[in-house]
Amino acid sequence: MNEKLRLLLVDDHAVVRNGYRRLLESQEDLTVVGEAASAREALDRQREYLPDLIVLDISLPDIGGVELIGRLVQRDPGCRILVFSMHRDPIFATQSLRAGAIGYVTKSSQPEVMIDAIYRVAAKQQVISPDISSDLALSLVNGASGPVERLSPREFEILQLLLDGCESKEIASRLSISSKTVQNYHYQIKLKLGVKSDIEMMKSAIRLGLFKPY
Amino acid sequence: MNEKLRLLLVDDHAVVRNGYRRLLESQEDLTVVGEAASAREALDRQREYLPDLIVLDISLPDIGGVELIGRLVQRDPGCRILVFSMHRDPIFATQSLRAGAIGYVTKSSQPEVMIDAIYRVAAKQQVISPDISSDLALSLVNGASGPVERLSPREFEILQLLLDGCESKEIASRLSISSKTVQNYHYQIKLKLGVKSDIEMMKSAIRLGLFKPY
DNA sequence: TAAGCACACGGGAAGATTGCCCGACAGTTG
DNA sequence: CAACTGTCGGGCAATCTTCCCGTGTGCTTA
Repeated sequence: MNEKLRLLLVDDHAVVRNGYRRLLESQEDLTVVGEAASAREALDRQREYLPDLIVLDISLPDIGGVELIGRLVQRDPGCRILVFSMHRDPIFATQSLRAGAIGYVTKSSQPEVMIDAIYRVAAKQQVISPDISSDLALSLVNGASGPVERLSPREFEILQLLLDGCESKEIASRLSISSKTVQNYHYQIKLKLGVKSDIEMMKSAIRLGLFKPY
Repeated sequence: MNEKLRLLLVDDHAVVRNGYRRLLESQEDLTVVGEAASAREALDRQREYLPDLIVLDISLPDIGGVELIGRLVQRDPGCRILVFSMHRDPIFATQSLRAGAIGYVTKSSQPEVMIDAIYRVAAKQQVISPDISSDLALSLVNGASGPVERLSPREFEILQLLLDGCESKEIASRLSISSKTVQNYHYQIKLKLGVKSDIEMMKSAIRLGLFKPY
């Protein structure tokens, strides 16, 4: 007789958490030993229960999920982490896996995909849910080395000003260059960041830590 | 013998949907007659099953949830709608209720709160989950005529899509309107928010809690 | 020293978007 | 009915974006 796999669920949405708890417990060889609604709680529950596997939503109210992953694996290197997130953007998957998670599954996935991922992660096999794996592969192909590093100093400087909300004429006069040049830089920056609009540029900058929304 | 209350669940996250389906079906007098992952599917399922109550996540891939609410009540005015959303900002509650929903519950709520809300909404009692009702009251008290409240439902919906990073053509085809109209809305939204560029619009949205940079 | 390269700078031209006007129509309310 | 609000889009000039091209400067590397 096998021992059951002991899970800890971390998700700040109680109804959602309770929901997939039911899904997971419908599997005979899985048991949920605890739940947590925040990073702090997650760390407490981990120490309390020492789960085999933690299912973790990285959108948490207190500290960011990526940082939490690091702390969790640091405390118990044998513990496997499966990230379960609403974000389809590959950047979240790479950040999660780099931080020490073994799997990444989106909330849009079919229930079977998640169940399957649990077993794979328990066996220390890396998993990425199929709906984002192709995007992830693409982003690795063209943006292999961090996009920010590829910005020249001038591009970086102009990006800061753009994020501040300055218009091109204003930037031009501050830097004593033509506004046409600013527009050309603006275009180049978007190219290098792989975004199409200013809004995506902003979101990208937030992800990359270039802009802090207080 | 009472008849069971017949529910339709609309949520694009399959795992989540399946999860709270289990929660709801653990109640003896509730039965889930169908699920949908998109607005289009939701409309089809509504016509197919004529549910008593629709549990609806307003963050959907195709058309915005607010617009969907309007269409659903238009087709079947007897049908009650309970919005089940991850957004804790009161603005989403007011927009949902204004569009015709009867209840609004956050995904962070306790399972019992949701169950309770189902019964209340079935009885046509308005419900707002307690974790946001105080914020909602506050926002009515001090910022009654804040900039966001001045946005019409359609403007609000288009703002969401813009913040998602969609370009006007994409929004146009999703909403089946001309891209020129989308551009006109875009302009109106910036006017009402008092901003000049998309970047400022984004920052304004972050301040107003309309966009969470996670 | 010459060649190669990254970077800062900006012009040109086609196309898209913005800013701001307009009117049409549906539904609601007084 | 009239007045209003919300949705939808045309028109048109001004502007910006996209993508091309060029120049000049300085740094490296053979």
